[in-house]
Amino acid sequence: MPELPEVETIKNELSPHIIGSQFTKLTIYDRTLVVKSAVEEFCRELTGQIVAGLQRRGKYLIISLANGKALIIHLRMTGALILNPETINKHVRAVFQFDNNNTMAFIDVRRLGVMWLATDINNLMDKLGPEPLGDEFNVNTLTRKLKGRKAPIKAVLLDQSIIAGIGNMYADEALFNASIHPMKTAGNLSTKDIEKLYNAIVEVIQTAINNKGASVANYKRPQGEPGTAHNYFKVAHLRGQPCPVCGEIIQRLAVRNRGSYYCPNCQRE
DNA sequence: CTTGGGACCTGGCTGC
DNA sequence: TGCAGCCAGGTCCCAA
Repeated sequence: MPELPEVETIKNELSPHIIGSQFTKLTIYDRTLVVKSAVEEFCRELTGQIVAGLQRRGKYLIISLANGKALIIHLRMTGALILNPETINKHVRAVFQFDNNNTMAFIDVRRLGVMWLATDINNLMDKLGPEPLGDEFNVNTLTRKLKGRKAPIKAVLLDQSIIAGIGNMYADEALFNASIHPMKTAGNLSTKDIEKLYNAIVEVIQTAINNKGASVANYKRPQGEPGTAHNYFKVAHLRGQPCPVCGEIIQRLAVRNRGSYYCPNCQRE
């Protein structure tokens, strides 16, 4: 599932193949993929535009165009951007063709991903919290964001307006590394807890980027390879396995209808 | 404003 | 073999 490290990897690996290229043709197989404008208008506006650069903000991929507009892509659960796919199967929702003979397919089994053309990306960016690896995110900002919150810390970590880019897998990993129970009330975390959580978030996200993302479910990099970050997971999706620290059996708990994996011994409520 | 529940979407897996 | 039901989870929408 593309969270921050996966989208960052996709951005990095897509960039050399499409920056400076012109969109020559768009084929939309699934019209619900395009939001905020009609498909025809979207295609008309994007065709002929040149890719100026790629950025990532939270889990959004931003393909900025030479005319100042931007193609915003969110891959949600199962979306992937694959360069020069061998076949066009039923899960391909759109194909972009470039003037350098590259094609890029938007493949998405569960069809939850979206994309749109934005004139002004500031509206979107302002809704998102700080980047976990950015200068604005530190122990003080995290402390301020958690203060007074009555929701479980797991739910708060998934709120993109608190911190941008953390999803279910990395929230579980960060809470495990910080020895914090997912149901613990966010506003009740001690100063020490918040310090541990801050360090855990930064470490978990950076490690996952270094490993090119985690290939659970459908995540693939643009050239089709998997990432390796899941090989280093300690609790995420590991129900029934022994905790790597204490050997206790890892359990699953639903927090806001999201599977939360944790060690009942290392992460006391 | 915060919180929490449901909806959306499809396919893999489990159990009867 | 069929089939019901759970599980995967990012975001939006709505109600309290």
